[in-house]
Amino acid sequence: MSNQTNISSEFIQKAARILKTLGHPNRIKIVEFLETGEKTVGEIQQELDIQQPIVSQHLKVMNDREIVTHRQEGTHYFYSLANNYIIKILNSMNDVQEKPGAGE
Amino acid sequence: MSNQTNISSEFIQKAARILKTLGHPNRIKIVEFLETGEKTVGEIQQELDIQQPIVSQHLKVMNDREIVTHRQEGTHYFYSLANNYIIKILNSMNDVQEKPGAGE
DNA sequence: GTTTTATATAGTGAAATCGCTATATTCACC
DNA sequence: GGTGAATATAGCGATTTCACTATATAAAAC
Repeated sequence: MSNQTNISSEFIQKAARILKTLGHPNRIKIVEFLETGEKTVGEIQQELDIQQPIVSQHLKVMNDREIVTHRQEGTHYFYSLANNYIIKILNSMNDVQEKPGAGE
Repeated sequence: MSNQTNISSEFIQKAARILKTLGHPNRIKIVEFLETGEKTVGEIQQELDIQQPIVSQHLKVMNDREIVTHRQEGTHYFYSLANNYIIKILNSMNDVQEKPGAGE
């Protein structure tokens, strides 16, 4: 084999895609909000105070990337987190706010 | 009060920026490689088997985003991880490879 | 069956990203 | 001071991302 580290190229591709997708303020907010349970598009829209098509856009992207999933009930669409690890990733971000050099 | 979740907007901005920056296969590889200690640009280039300017580009971006840092010694530039939490983030990605539905 | 509500989808333009090629900078060595 | 090695920087075109406006769809209510 060649000289690559090879922590599984496939895994890295997938991880990169997820990280990139989560790398947007509104998408982080949506995921944080969904952590408290499934929500409709309207609820998300109210919570984030942004336009409806933008919410739907983000949800569609995250749906395609298997970050969220949804079920339909009449005219309402209930979105929820598709995987447990999504929250783990965001939780791992908590250290980001710590001041560098602050006692640990 | 307003209707924002406000898990600190500033934090979310910063988190989004870091996630987005890490959301690239080669940058993940670089970070994984740097986990084993500081490395020169040439070493990274060899490890990833990509062109030198591309490596420098990624390093510059990650340097600006405070993901890596570097020191110079003669004509060599040694890069290393700027923060401990970067590794924590990547470690949290491990669950991504688990098959969905696999026992939890 | 017409209107309203909830949501998706299409289209668009501006901005950001990415890999590439070419070149500049800086140090080491002769 | 000229040459080579290590790395940074500049410029470019293709692709992607993003927010926006406008419109479509489909269920609900009347």
